[in-house]
Amino acid sequence: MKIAAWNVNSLKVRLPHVLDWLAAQQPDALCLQETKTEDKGFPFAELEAAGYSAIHNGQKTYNGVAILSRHGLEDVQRDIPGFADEQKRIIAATVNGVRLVCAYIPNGNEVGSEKYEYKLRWLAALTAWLKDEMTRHPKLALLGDYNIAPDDRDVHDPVAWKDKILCSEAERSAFQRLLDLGLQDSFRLFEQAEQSFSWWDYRAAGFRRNAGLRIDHILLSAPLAQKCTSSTIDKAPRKLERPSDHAPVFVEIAP
DNA sequence: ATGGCTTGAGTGTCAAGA
Repeated sequence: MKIAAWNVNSLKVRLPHVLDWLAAQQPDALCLQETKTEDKGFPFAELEAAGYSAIHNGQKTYNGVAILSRHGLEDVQRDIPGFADEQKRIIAATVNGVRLVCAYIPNGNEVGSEKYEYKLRWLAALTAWLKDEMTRHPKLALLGDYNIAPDDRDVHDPVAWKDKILCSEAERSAFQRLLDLGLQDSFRLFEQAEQSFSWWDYRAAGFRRNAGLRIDHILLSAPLAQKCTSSTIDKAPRKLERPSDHAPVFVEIAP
């Protein structure tokens, strides 16, 4: 089973890239973040024609998450239960017996800001919910844009980014608390090239200079991690005209 | 120190991203 996550930074703009990537990579499921549209603007028909059913938790202009699947989607859940939130950042469903939780974790803007406090509250609510969710679904994957670089290895310039947003101690501790639930960072199950990143700033030629961060992750519960055979960041779509600033990431899980 | 670029909204220019 091949499962993937991609922050597309507007699905309307990026639909051609998504369709090309689905055709090339043939994932069983793809989790999208930042669709930036309401359901009425979501390209259900085009995805269906490509062989994918889809569920969406959308909103106008900002955020918006979706899961695409070639094998149907069961037990659909939108948002974090019991956490009051206007922003559409979570959608979950079961595909082939695997619970997929698609997350667009808040950016946080600046350490100490109101948005930063929201990010930390949001992460605490996510963690509490997942603890419960994992008892119901032992085979669980948390995929998406975490807006956290877990380690200095995941940062092109750790000195410049020290204690900055995406790299602060509190954010990294929140990431660790997700791992403490029994989730594993699939990317670090395997030997990886140094300076591997999943996001590069549009500005100042970030991609050309590989001035990036690894902030898009696929965390796997133990039964999935044991069967995981690869975890990959696909930089190819970042090289296209009008790319998303994020690359898709994917894992392969043996039967 | 700041902005660099992209998107959506909406038609002038700003918020938000990371």
